[in-house]
Amino acid sequence: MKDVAALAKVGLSTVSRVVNGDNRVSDAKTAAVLQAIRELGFRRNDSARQLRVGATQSIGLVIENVIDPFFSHLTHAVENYSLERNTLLLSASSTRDPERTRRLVLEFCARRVDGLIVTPADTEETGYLQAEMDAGTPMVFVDRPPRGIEADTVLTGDRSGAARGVAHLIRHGHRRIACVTDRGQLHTAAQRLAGYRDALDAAAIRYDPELVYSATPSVENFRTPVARMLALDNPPTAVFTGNNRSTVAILRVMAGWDTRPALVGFDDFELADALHPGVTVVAQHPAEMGRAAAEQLFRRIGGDTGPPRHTILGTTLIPRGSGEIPPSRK
Amino acid sequence: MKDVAALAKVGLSTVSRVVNGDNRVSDAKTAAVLQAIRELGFRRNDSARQLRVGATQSIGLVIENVIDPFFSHLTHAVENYSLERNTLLLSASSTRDPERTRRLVLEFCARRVDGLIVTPADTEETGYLQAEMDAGTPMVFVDRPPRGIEADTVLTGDRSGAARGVAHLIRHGHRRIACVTDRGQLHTAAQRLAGYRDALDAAAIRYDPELVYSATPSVENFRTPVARMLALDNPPTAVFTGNNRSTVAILRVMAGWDTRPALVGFDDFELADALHPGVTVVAQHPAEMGRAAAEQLFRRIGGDTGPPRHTILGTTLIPRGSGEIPPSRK
DNA sequence: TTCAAATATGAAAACGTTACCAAACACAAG
DNA sequence: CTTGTGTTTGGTAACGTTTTCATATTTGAA
Repeated sequence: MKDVAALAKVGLSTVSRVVNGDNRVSDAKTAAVLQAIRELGFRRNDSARQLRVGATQSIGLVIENVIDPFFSHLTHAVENYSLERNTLLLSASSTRDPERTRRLVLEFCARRVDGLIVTPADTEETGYLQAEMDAGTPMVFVDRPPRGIEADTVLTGDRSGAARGVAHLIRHGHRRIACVTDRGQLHTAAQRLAGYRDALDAAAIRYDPELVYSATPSVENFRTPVARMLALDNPPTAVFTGNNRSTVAILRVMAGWDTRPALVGFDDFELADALHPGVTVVAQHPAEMGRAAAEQLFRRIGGDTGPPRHTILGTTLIPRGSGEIPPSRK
Repeated sequence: MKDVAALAKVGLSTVSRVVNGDNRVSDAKTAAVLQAIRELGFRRNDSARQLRVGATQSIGLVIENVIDPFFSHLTHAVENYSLERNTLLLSASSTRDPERTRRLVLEFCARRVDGLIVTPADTEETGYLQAEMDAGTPMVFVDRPPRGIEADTVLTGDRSGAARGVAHLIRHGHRRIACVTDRGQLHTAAQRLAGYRDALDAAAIRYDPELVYSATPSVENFRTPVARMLALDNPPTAVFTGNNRSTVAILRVMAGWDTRPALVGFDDFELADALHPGVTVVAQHPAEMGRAAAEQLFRRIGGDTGPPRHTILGTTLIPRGSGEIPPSRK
């Protein structure tokens, strides 16, 4: 910029004005500056600008993992929203590692992002989050609330959604319904399990712990426990799964079985409709969640200092066949 | 930092030294500084630091769309690699919009990212890319080469991979094989179509343009053309699809059909194995591509000025059933 | 003691911008 | 011919760091 000023034989301020489209600069000088800029191939250094101006025009997004379609849809929505706001997105996957989460959040804050959208790792020690918020970085939490912190959240109606899914199975005649979820420490898993129990209670069905299994979803983790469940004297005739990873894992476990229990999964996934039978799901709306979180964050960045706002997004039950299978004859 | 220096009654430089772990500062002062830092809740402003030091410790990633699993896997690999290098990732989806791509690249460069990994939009005017590279931002292109620019690329062996997929169908007795791909302008689509022809040629099968259809993949776009193809006098007994979006769309189109042609898809996707029959694919390795691209980019950032390097990653044929269906009886 | 070498320290310049301020100039009105 | 008002201008001080350099201060022989 100095060079441009020199070449165009004008003051530094004039160059700055031209670059910023300030119109009160004579046509002659504007032309000279533009010429010099072209000649030198000058491009303004935005990070220097931001240092001076005090806003980085960037926000951070810490999710669990981009490769999970739930989070990639959420990410895309945040991306779009912030792009409209001329803000760039620093994003990263925590991969459920609390240490990595912490590191990412801290690094984002050190770079002075204008705000942060975070899916907190479940086991997390959250003190540092509070500290960074106090230091002035607005944060909104998405999918899961942070432990012991009062802050903006955008969550799915996990409990009621799960209850609706299970009620759907009950409505189709099931009384023995298994529940397979992600690790119990996970807030969403716990909520959905609670919803499962709500539905049972509402139908006066006894809760049977033998029908419940929680673990990090994978075919290996689920195979034996699920097989064991279905070999019980009084086996479940239906299964409710607590998230898309669990649903997919269960589908793999049951691949090739001749007779399958009814299935309702929490969270939709691609090709759920193309399977046989199609998989009935309680769909979340990740894109809407992302957008809602971004909206709230920008509200905060814009200076809103109102009380924490908790947004809960509803779910949509999508019957596709697997949830409408009746209980097999005794 | 100034405040810390004042409170600790030391010079600015001393604070800086302590913050950076420079060991040649007395224990007494170190303690005082640390104390002041704690008291004031000071955190270094990394973007200011970077302005001074001259490297932003961040790279940009412009992909087509995060919600495409191919790209989300790629993204995750880049994320991991750059995190190891203590570098943050600015990422964004171009959504195939050349104008958006351009804007993103330019904005990343304006922020002086240390480097850029780009999936160029297919119809793109690429002059600005060259300009930014000349201005000193290293770039590596992934999945597709940029039009008319000599630069590092990391691509899949599209042509040979497609040929292998089609050869697989031929080996199972098919002679009438349809090819359904993404828009022809798309580099990868064109390459894969070429691979399809290679395989036909190798088997001395006449290329029949009636069996080829290209369009942006969607159920609506594919339904009629595919139905028409299969209603030909001499219909295809097998279909080769050019990418995961196309494969999924075709699966939806054919959902519920009583008799289905054999199918081999380019690019793997979740649940391909859980369908009936499982979908045979020529799998790409998006994570490896991401990693390779990141490696090459960091090599450049590290100062490597060697000639452009072109990495081509192989594909893996995964037979799952759909590709092994024999031609239906005449 | 004395001197050289090593070590600790702080002042000030730099990184590339923007923003404030005052100076210079033009022009119209009195 | 003043005076006032408005427009362009450039100088300079920030923004929050790091780094260079020169100046203490200490240390360890001689």
